[in-house]
Amino acid sequence: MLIGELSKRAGVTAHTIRFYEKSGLIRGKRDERVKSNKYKHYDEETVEKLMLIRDAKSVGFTLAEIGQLIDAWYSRRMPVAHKLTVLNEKLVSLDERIRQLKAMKKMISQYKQDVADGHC
Amino acid sequence: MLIGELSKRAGVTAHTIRFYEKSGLIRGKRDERVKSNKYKHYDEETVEKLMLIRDAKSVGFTLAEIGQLIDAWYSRRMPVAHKLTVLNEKLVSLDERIRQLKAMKKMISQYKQDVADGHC
DNA sequence: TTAAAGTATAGACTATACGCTAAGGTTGTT
DNA sequence: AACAACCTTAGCGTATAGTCTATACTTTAA
Repeated sequence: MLIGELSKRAGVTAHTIRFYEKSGLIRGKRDERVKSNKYKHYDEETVEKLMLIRDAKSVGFTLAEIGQLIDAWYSRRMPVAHKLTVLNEKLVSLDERIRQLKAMKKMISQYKQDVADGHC
Repeated sequence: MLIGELSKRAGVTAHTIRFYEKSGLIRGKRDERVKSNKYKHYDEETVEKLMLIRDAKSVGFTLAEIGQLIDAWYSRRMPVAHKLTVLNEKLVSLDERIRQLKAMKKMISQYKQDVADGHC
Protein backbone atom coordinates (compact mmCIF):
# COMPACT_ATOMS: atom_id res chain seq x y z
CA MET A 1 0.00 0.00 0.00
CA LEU A 2 1.06 3.61 -0.53
CA ILE A 3 1.40 6.22 2.17
CA GLY A 4 -2.18 7.49 1.81
CA GLU A 5 -3.71 4.12 2.53
CA LEU A 6 -1.23 3.46 5.33
CA SER A 7 -2.20 6.80 6.81
CA LYS A 8 -5.89 5.83 6.81
CA ARG A 9 -5.28 2.31 8.10
CA ALA A 10 -3.08 3.45 10.99
CA GLY A 11 -4.78 6.75 11.78
CA VAL A 12 -1.55 8.70 11.45
CA THR A 13 -0.95 11.59 9.04
CA ALA A 14 1.32 11.07 6.03
CA HIS A 15 3.55 13.81 7.42
CA THR A 16 4.03 11.95 10.66
CA ILE A 17 4.63 8.67 8.84
CA ARG A 18 7.40 10.35 6.84
CA PHE A 19 8.78 11.73 10.08
CA TYR A 20 8.82 8.23 11.61
CA GLU A 21 10.46 6.87 8.49
CA LYS A 22 13.15 9.55 8.65
CA SER A 23 13.60 8.65 12.31
CA GLY A 24 14.19 5.03 11.35
CA LEU A 25 11.13 3.55 13.03
CA ILE A 26 9.55 2.20 9.86
CA ARG A 27 10.68 1.68 6.29
CA GLY A 28 8.82 1.63 2.98
CA LYS A 29 10.39 0.32 -0.16
CA ARG A 30 10.29 1.45 -3.76
CA ASP A 31 9.22 -0.91 -6.50
CA GLU A 32 12.42 -1.06 -8.54
CA ARG A 33 10.53 -2.21 -11.64
CA VAL A 34 8.64 1.08 -11.74
CA LYS A 35 10.82 3.82 -13.17
CA SER A 36 8.29 6.62 -13.51
CA ASN A 37 7.92 7.47 -9.82
CA LYS A 38 9.53 7.10 -6.43
CA TYR A 39 6.43 6.03 -4.52
CA LYS A 40 7.12 3.93 -1.48
CA HIS A 41 5.16 0.82 -0.60
CA TYR A 42 4.33 -0.27 2.93
CA ASP A 43 3.22 -3.67 4.26
CA GLU A 44 0.88 -4.90 6.97
CA GLU A 45 3.72 -5.06 9.44
CA THR A 46 4.11 -1.31 9.10
CA VAL A 47 0.46 -0.81 10.10
CA GLU A 48 1.17 -2.86 13.21
CA LYS A 49 4.31 -0.89 13.92
CA LEU A 50 2.44 2.40 13.72
CA MET A 51 -0.10 1.06 16.20
CA LEU A 52 2.69 -0.04 18.48
CA ILE A 53 4.20 3.45 18.24
CA ARG A 54 0.86 5.00 19.17
CA ASP A 55 0.38 2.72 22.18
CA ALA A 56 3.95 2.97 23.38
CA LYS A 57 3.93 6.75 23.05
CA SER A 58 0.77 6.95 25.13
CA VAL A 59 2.50 5.21 28.04
CA GLY A 60 5.38 7.63 27.89
CA PHE A 61 8.02 5.84 25.85
CA THR A 62 10.12 8.13 23.69
CA LEU A 63 10.53 7.43 19.98
CA ALA A 64 14.11 6.30 20.71
CA GLU A 65 12.84 3.71 23.17
CA ILE A 66 10.09 2.70 20.78
CA GLY A 67 12.77 2.18 18.15
CA GLN A 68 14.48 -0.36 20.42
CA LEU A 69 11.15 -2.01 21.08
CA ILE A 70 10.37 -2.29 17.36
CA ASP A 71 13.78 -3.81 16.76
CA ALA A 72 13.23 -6.36 19.49
CA TRP A 73 9.79 -7.05 18.07
CA TYR A 74 10.52 -7.33 14.38
CA SER A 75 14.24 -7.68 13.73
CA ARG A 76 15.29 -10.96 12.17
CA ARG A 77 18.91 -10.20 12.84
CA MET A 78 18.83 -9.38 16.55
CA PRO A 79 19.88 -12.31 18.76
CA VAL A 80 17.15 -13.66 21.03
CA ALA A 81 19.21 -12.93 24.14
CA HIS A 82 19.48 -9.26 23.17
CA LYS A 83 15.76 -9.07 22.41
CA LEU A 84 14.99 -10.46 25.85
CA THR A 85 17.31 -7.93 27.46
CA VAL A 86 15.56 -5.03 25.74
CA LEU A 87 12.10 -6.37 26.60
CA ASN A 88 13.10 -6.92 30.24
CA GLU A 89 14.43 -3.37 30.48
CA LYS A 90 11.14 -2.03 29.24
CA LEU A 91 9.21 -4.18 31.71
CA VAL A 92 11.33 -2.84 34.56
CA SER A 93 10.79 0.75 33.49
CA LEU A 94 7.04 0.14 33.21
CA ASP A 95 6.98 -1.24 36.76
CA GLU A 96 8.88 1.78 37.99
CA ARG A 97 6.43 4.12 36.29
CA ILE A 98 3.47 2.26 37.75
CA ARG A 99 5.08 2.56 41.17
CA GLN A 100 5.49 6.32 40.78
CA LEU A 101 1.96 6.75 39.49
CA LYS A 102 0.59 4.89 42.49
CA ALA A 103 2.64 7.06 44.85
CA MET A 104 1.28 10.17 43.17
CA LYS A 105 -2.27 8.78 43.45
CA LYS A 106 -1.74 8.25 47.15
CA MET A 107 -0.47 11.83 47.58
CA ILE A 108 -3.38 13.36 45.71
CA SER A 109 -5.92 11.18 47.51
CA GLN A 110 -4.50 12.21 50.85
CA TYR A 111 -4.58 15.86 49.93
CA LYS A 112 -8.11 15.48 48.62
CA GLN A 113 -9.10 14.09 51.99
CA ASP A 114 -7.50 17.07 53.72
CA VAL A 115 -9.29 19.52 51.45
CA ALA A 116 -12.60 17.76 51.95
CA ASP A 117 -12.11 17.83 55.73
CA GLY A 118 -11.46 21.53 55.61
CA HIS A 119 -7.75 21.41 56.55
CA CYS A 120 -6.80 23.98 53.96
CA MET B 1 15.70 32.64 51.06
CA LEU B 2 17.21 33.79 47.79
CA ILE B 3 17.26 31.84 44.55
CA GLY B 4 20.66 30.24 45.23
CA GLU B 5 19.57 28.66 48.48
CA LEU B 6 16.23 27.63 47.02
CA SER B 7 18.13 26.00 44.19
CA LYS B 8 20.21 23.96 46.63
CA ARG B 9 17.27 23.06 48.87
CA ALA B 10 15.10 21.87 46.02
CA GLY B 11 17.80 20.41 43.77
CA VAL B 12 16.72 22.52 40.81
CA THR B 13 18.93 24.98 38.94
CA ALA B 14 18.32 28.71 39.35
CA HIS B 15 17.66 28.82 35.61
CA THR B 16 14.90 26.29 35.91
CA ILE B 17 13.44 28.07 38.93
CA ARG B 18 13.27 31.30 36.92
CA PHE B 19 11.65 29.37 34.11
CA TYR B 20 9.02 27.98 36.49
CA GLU B 21 8.44 31.45 37.91
CA LYS B 22 7.98 32.87 34.43
CA SER B 23 5.57 29.99 33.75
CA GLY B 24 3.53 30.96 36.80
CA LEU B 25 4.18 27.83 38.85
CA ILE B 26 5.88 29.60 41.71
CA ARG B 27 6.33 33.19 42.84
CA GLY B 28 9.04 34.94 44.79
CA LYS B 29 8.57 38.38 46.24
CA ARG B 30 10.84 41.36 46.52
CA ASP B 31 11.43 43.02 49.85
CA GLU B 32 9.95 46.45 49.21
CA ARG B 33 11.97 48.01 52.02
CA VAL B 34 15.17 47.22 50.19
CA LYS B 35 15.74 49.71 47.40
CA SER B 36 19.26 48.78 46.36
CA ASN B 37 18.45 45.50 44.63
CA LYS B 38 15.69 43.48 43.05
CA TYR B 39 16.46 40.15 44.73
CA LYS B 40 13.49 37.87 45.13
CA HIS B 41 12.78 35.94 48.30
CA TYR B 42 11.23 32.50 48.42
CA ASP B 43 9.56 30.64 51.29
CA GLU B 44 9.36 27.04 52.47
CA GLU B 45 6.18 26.49 50.50
CA THR B 46 8.16 27.13 47.33
CA VAL B 47 10.59 24.35 48.23
CA GLU B 48 7.58 22.03 48.59
CA LYS B 49 6.16 23.22 45.30
CA LEU B 50 9.41 22.49 43.49
CA MET B 51 9.39 18.99 44.94
CA LEU B 52 5.81 18.55 43.82
CA ILE B 53 6.80 19.72 40.35
CA ARG B 54 9.64 17.20 40.26
CA ASP B 55 7.40 14.32 41.34
CA ALA B 56 4.50 15.25 39.10
CA LYS B 57 6.79 15.69 36.11
CA SER B 58 8.26 12.25 36.68
CA VAL B 59 4.83 10.66 36.36
CA GLY B 60 4.21 12.46 33.09
CA PHE B 61 2.21 15.52 34.08
CA THR B 62 2.95 18.56 31.96
CA LEU B 63 3.85 21.86 33.58
CA ALA B 64 0.38 23.13 32.64
CA GLU B 65 -1.27 20.27 34.54
CA ILE B 66 1.13 20.75 37.43
CA GLY B 67 0.05 24.39 37.50
CA GLN B 68 -3.55 23.32 38.09
CA LEU B 69 -2.39 20.89 40.75
CA ILE B 70 -0.41 23.58 42.55
CA ASP B 71 -3.41 25.88 42.48
CA ALA B 72 -5.62 23.18 43.95
CA TRP B 73 -2.96 22.48 46.54
CA TYR B 74 -2.03 25.96 47.67
CA SER B 75 -4.56 28.51 46.51
CA ARG B 76 -6.45 30.23 49.28
CA ARG B 77 -8.88 31.69 46.82
CA MET B 78 -10.01 28.56 44.97
CA PRO B 79 -13.34 27.18 46.23
CA VAL B 80 -13.12 23.73 47.81
CA ALA B 81 -15.52 22.27 45.25
CA HIS B 82 -13.25 23.38 42.41
CA LYS B 83 -10.18 22.00 44.15
CA LEU B 84 -11.89 18.64 44.53
CA THR B 85 -12.85 18.66 40.86
CA VAL B 86 -9.26 19.26 39.78
CA LEU B 87 -7.90 16.61 42.13
CA ASN B 88 -10.49 14.09 40.96
CA GLU B 89 -9.57 14.75 37.32
CA LYS B 90 -5.94 14.06 38.10
CA LEU B 91 -6.84 10.86 39.92
CA VAL B 92 -8.87 9.69 36.93
CA SER B 93 -6.03 10.43 34.53
CA LEU B 94 -3.58 8.61 36.81
CA ASP B 95 -5.84 5.54 36.81
CA GLU B 96 -6.06 5.69 33.04
CA ARG B 97 -2.29 5.86 32.74
CA ILE B 98 -1.85 2.94 35.11
CA ARG B 99 -4.33 0.98 33.03
CA GLN B 100 -2.40 1.70 29.85
CA LEU B 101 0.91 0.84 31.45
CA LYS B 102 -0.47 -2.48 32.62
CA ALA B 103 -1.78 -3.23 29.13
CA MET B 104 1.64 -2.44 27.67
CA LYS B 105 3.27 -4.68 30.27
CA LYS B 106 0.96 -7.49 29.26
CA MET B 107 1.80 -7.02 25.58
CA ILE B 108 5.53 -7.00 26.18
CA SER B 109 5.36 -9.99 28.52
CA GLN B 110 3.40 -11.94 25.94
CA TYR B 111 5.85 -11.05 23.21
CA LYS B 112 8.75 -11.92 25.48
CA GLN B 113 7.21 -15.34 25.99
CA ASP B 114 6.90 -15.76 22.21
CA VAL B 115 10.52 -14.77 21.68
CA ALA B 116 11.72 -17.09 24.44
CA ASP B 117 9.72 -19.94 22.92
CA GLY B 118 11.32 -19.33 19.56
CA HIS B 119 8.18 -18.04 17.78
CA CYS B 120 10.02 -15.21 16.09
C1' DT C 1 -6.59 16.08 -21.95
C1' DT C 2 -6.75 18.57 -18.22
C1' DA C 3 -7.93 19.12 -13.45
C1' DA C 4 -7.91 16.93 -9.04
C1' DA C 5 -5.70 14.06 -6.00
C1' DG C 6 -1.66 11.67 -4.57
C1' DT C 7 3.41 11.40 -3.75
C1' DA C 8 8.40 13.02 -2.86
C1' DT C 9 11.94 16.06 -0.87
C1' DA C 10 13.57 19.87 1.59
C1' DG C 11 13.19 23.08 4.79
C1' DA C 12 10.77 26.34 7.90
C1' DC C 13 7.93 26.57 11.98
C1' DT C 14 5.66 25.10 16.53
C1' DA C 15 5.32 23.73 21.58
C1' DT C 16 7.41 22.03 25.74
C1' DA C 17 10.98 22.17 28.96
C1' DC C 18 14.63 23.52 29.64
C1' DG C 19 20.22 25.19 29.13
C1' DC C 20 23.51 28.68 28.38
C1' DT C 21 25.60 33.26 27.79
C1' DA C 22 25.95 38.10 28.06
C1' DA C 23 25.90 42.33 30.32
C1' DG C 24 25.00 44.54 34.20
C1' DG C 25 24.26 45.66 39.32
C1' DT C 26 24.88 44.04 44.49
C1' DT C 27 26.82 41.93 48.58
C1' DG C 28 30.33 40.08 51.51
C1' DT C 29 35.16 39.25 52.78
C1' DT C 30 39.72 40.60 53.18
C1' DA D 1 39.28 49.09 47.50
C1' DA D 2 39.49 44.85 45.23
C1' DC D 3 37.46 40.66 44.11
C1' DA D 4 34.64 36.61 44.49
C1' DA D 5 30.16 35.24 44.73
C1' DC D 6 25.61 36.38 44.15
C1' DC D 7 21.57 38.48 41.83
C1' DT D 8 18.93 40.67 37.65
C1' DT D 9 16.87 40.73 32.77
C1' DA D 10 17.16 39.52 28.01
C1' DG D 11 17.68 36.62 24.58
C1' DC D 12 19.58 32.79 21.89
C1' DG D 13 20.28 27.61 21.57
C1' DT D 14 18.86 22.57 22.16
C1' DA D 15 16.15 18.12 22.03
C1' DT D 16 11.87 15.87 21.17
C1' DA D 17 7.99 15.17 18.43
C1' DG D 18 5.86 16.67 15.34
C1' DT D 19 3.27 20.16 11.68
C1' DC D 20 3.13 22.93 7.69
C1' DT D 21 4.66 25.03 3.33
C1' DA D 22 6.77 25.08 -1.11
C1' DT D 23 7.94 22.98 -5.16
C1' DA D 24 7.62 19.53 -8.36
C1' DC D 25 6.46 15.21 -10.47
C1' DT D 26 2.82 11.26 -11.20
C1' DT D 27 -1.54 9.07 -11.42
C1' DT D 28 -6.43 8.90 -11.96
C1' DA D 29 -11.00 10.18 -13.26
C1' DA D 30 -14.24 12.96 -16.02
